[in-house]
Amino acid sequence: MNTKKSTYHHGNLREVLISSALEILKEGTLQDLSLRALARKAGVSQTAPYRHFEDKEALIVVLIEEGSYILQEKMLNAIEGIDDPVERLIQLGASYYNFAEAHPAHFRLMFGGSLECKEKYASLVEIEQKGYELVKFVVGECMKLPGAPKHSPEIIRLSCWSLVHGLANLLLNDVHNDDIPSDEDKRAVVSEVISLYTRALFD
Amino acid sequence: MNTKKSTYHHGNLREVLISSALEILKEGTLQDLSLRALARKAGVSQTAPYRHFEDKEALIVVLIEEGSYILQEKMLNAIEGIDDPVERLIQLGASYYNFAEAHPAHFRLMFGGSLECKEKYASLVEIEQKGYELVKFVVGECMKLPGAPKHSPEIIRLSCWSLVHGLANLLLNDVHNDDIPSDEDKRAVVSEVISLYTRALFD
DNA sequence: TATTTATATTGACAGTGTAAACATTATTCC
DNA sequence: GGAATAATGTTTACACTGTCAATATAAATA
Repeated sequence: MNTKKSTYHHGNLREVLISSALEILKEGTLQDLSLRALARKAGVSQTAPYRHFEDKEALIVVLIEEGSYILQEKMLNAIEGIDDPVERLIQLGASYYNFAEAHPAHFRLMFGGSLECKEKYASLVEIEQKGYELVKFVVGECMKLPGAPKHSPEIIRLSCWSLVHGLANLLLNDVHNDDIPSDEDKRAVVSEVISLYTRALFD
Repeated sequence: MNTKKSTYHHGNLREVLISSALEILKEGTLQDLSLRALARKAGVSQTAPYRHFEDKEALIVVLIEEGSYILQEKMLNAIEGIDDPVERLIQLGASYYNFAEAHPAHFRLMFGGSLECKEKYASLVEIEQKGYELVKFVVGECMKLPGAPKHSPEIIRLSCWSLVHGLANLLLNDVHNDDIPSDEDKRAVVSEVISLYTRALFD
């Protein structure tokens, strides 16, 4: 008769909160994200989220970790089976942008200075460093090539990362500009820019 | 006897609000900025700010405009008197980073997706486009050189901008990474990366 | 000086993060 | 199985936020 007791426990609240937070962040900023609103949407009391996240920031940290995992997987998939080091670097860069395009909310959280102090979250730092190992390897292989530039690997890695990171940021955030291509053309432009720079470096 | 009336009007509230907002944004995020706190700090009632800014976002827009002006001035100063097109482009890029380093709060507001819809503010769009004219000119002169790459000017401009923009973002936000140089070394690294890429493009 | 305009105040409302105390259901251990 | 414990949820409360409406004061202008 009384079926209410069956819903006293939501059963899936944590995941629902995470995914509907992401939903909101797709279109809005951190300012538009409210734990209370999430709770309402999930049909649960306003303090229920605190059983799953210590505070609002903890939810954001989870999303950032999630994004880091997705990015790493995308990068791994992108370079799989490619033997030419330079082509591999190009595809690595392209996958970085593709991630930003496919997961803009994650990307903004990860790199938009959402956290005052990232260092407080050791797991985060660890994940990100692990991802960067991939970059180190891929660039490292390129540096063994005869035509490699005579700069330190650190400099070259930072250069490559800056380029794709800058591209992703400019094409993602609504920078108003004639040179920003339309959505359909973005991937092609990214691809052109990346191979242009990469080949200029290593040939 | 009663000196209160002499302070009924603050006299300088608008400017004080702007500068103390900036103060807060230097260390914190938009979440840490509260109009009421600014009012308190200025010794004024909580709704006084609304005589100077329609809402919180309007204050942010003013800061973004301010930042755009500063950036443009820095870029102009940087290229003044330089005749070699490539060297001019290099200095333009360096000044972009220098701006980000010297005015991190402005930079984050300008490019951190602080506004849901930039297009709502025509003045903003106008200022930014005007700044980009400078980039168009400087890159354009480089494109006339014999060794210029055979890509469209749009692509080259976007490439150059992406590089310095990415550098600024990575070095500004607390990206945790071995390749991120210490504060003292940042300018040197930026300079090296920019000239590396630029010369690779135009020589 | 009288009137208009710019600037500030008080008070109110709805929304927020989050802490404390309490309630219900699930899980585990004897 | 039943009792103790842990996990999850609710209610209530507090201090804070953005912002509106009505009002007061001072400055500028006619």
